[in-house]
Amino acid sequence: MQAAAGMEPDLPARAIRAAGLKVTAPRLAVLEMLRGAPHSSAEDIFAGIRSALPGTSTQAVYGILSAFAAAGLVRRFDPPGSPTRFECRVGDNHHHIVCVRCRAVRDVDCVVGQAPCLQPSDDSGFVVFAAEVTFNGLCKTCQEQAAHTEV
Amino acid sequence: MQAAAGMEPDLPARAIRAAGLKVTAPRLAVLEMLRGAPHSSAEDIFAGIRSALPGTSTQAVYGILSAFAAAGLVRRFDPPGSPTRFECRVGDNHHHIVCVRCRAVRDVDCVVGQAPCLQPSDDSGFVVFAAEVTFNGLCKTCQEQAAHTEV
DNA sequence: GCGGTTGTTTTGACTAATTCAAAACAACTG
DNA sequence: CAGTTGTTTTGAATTAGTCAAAACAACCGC
Repeated sequence: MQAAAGMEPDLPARAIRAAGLKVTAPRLAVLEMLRGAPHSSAEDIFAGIRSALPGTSTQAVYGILSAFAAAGLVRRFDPPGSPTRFECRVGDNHHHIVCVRCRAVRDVDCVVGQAPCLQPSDDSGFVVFAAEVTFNGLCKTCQEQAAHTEV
Repeated sequence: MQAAAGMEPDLPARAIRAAGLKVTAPRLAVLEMLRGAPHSSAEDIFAGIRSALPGTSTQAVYGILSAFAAAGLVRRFDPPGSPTRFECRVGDNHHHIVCVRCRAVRDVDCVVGQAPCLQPSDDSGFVVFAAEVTFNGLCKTCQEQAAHTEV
């Protein structure tokens, strides 16, 4: 499993190894899939890789995603009302817009600078690591469909 | 079911009726419980009221909470990794700190003003209704316990 | 106050999402 | 190339929440 040319540093494999994890076919498939389809759920990913890797199970996917998340390779995101999603955009403090109708997710760069997102006014003794900002809204498609439905 | 004195306007019952819902014993119990114990899960609430109202079921609680949420009487909140919580503080745009260790939840008033919380820089066609800000951190108790555990 | 209508709750079953555990297996080290 | 250790498979179980139909009770109008 070498890169085809010297120009291809085989990023995914390197990233996995750099995280202290062993490089395996299912792990590569999951990471590859996630690069092409961010905000996928475990089930989505399983569906996406099962044709290339028959014999893979959802449990394997869950295990891989847990390992990736623990290693900081992927970020989890729990939209209200739908299963946990995963994405490889990590390290930047970006946020999400969720369509309340079709559950589509879109990335949003940090609202204003980053300070206000990370500094609660009264932390009541808590040590704060990170802030998750989730915007609830309606995507373009659902706006149109909703307009047709109700007046 | 009248208020004992003129001084007691029986707030919970009024709130429920004002929302266009019928006033029932389980609904009063749920609202009462939620006033005393915000950020309770459906299961928590069921456990809290079952002694006073034997014969109540989790399904009843789920139904009541859905009705309340739809009517704007309560607000839902989905902390990552734990079941949906409910609270009666509605209308004010407040946020939450979640302890990643024990899942405790604390209210936080809106970070700075409210404008930055509601205005994504690029909405890519989305209409945004609201922003949920969730701070992840460690509560005081868990900070101490974590300190004992790992140096 | 009483009865009917309509909304609520109960009862019971069911699904989706995720986790746990043990055995089979494969990647990396030396 | 063999051993060690981490990974994946297999299979089952659990948690959180939903759906539907029947029993029931609050509220409106008389």
